[in-house]
Amino acid sequence: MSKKQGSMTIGALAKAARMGVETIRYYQRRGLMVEPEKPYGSIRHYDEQALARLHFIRTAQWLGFSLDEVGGLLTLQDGTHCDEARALGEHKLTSVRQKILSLQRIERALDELVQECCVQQGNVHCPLITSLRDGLEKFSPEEIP
Amino acid sequence: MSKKQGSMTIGALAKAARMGVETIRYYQRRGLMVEPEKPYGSIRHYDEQALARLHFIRTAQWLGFSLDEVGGLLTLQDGTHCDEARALGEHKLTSVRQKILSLQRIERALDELVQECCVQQGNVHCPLITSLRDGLEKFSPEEIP
DNA sequence: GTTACTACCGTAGTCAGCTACGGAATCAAG
DNA sequence: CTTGATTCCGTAGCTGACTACGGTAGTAAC
Repeated sequence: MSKKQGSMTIGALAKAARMGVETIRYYQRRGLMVEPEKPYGSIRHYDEQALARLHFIRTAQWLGFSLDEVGGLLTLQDGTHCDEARALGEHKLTSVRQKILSLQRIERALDELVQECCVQQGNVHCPLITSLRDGLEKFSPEEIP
Repeated sequence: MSKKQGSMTIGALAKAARMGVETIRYYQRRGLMVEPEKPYGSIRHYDEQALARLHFIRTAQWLGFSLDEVGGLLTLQDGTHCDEARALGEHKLTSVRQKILSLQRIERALDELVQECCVQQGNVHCPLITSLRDGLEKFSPEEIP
């Protein structure tokens, strides 16, 4: 977008990725980001790959992946064995699909509750609250991951 | 659904709600559950209302509400704040739907990559790795609140 | 009435994911 | 060359949602 061809300080990188410097350093400690080599008596520099990696981490995280899982996804990027990468990809695909199904169930439940709320507005008994109180057994609240 | 007419120990309550005693005590400290009075030199007893409240908390949690948000919902429990409750529900619904959309995007991407991998297995360059590295921009890290 | 289990209660630990602190080194502006 | 911001690095603290510990008091079974 702007000028940053392969040379940002960690502060500039943090600004570009809209996150704190400390967060990046934390990811380095976690092994999610590689610390680039530090020139003799100088400062580390970061490139667009580092920025892309931060984007990836943030997105995967928002989608509900833990940092450990993100690390797994990132090995797809760095790994050299196609079979391993594919296996990891398939495993992730399965868990993504499970998450989608679970979220869709939640979506339907919430949607119904909100709809009822809209219909019965002005009523003394709020159907959303009532359903929550009665346990909402129709929509298996057993799974709280 | 057995015998519990207005008199359970905290252990029985925990068993009925399928959660740990410590969790209930934690909710009491958080102000989500009221500690019933303790008879002189005796033990606290819990009724069905307490069980219903635990169901409420668990269900709301399943729907993605934090314990603080659950506390907010509980203050609306008298059923006279339908509008507020609906607003909270709609807000959650929006964020759940955003998550579903993003997960579906990542599902398609992962699926494509894994497919390519299966086709070209045995190759030196893993297409999954390559595509994932180059395809990071597909994900939109801007929408992370 | 002795033994074994709960309840009570405060405090402390856990885990994830940051966020802040503090002091030395380095860079950038004037 | 001085001033002031950044970087570097280790370590410590914080939030959310539990989970465990340890000692005492009450309860239940035999």
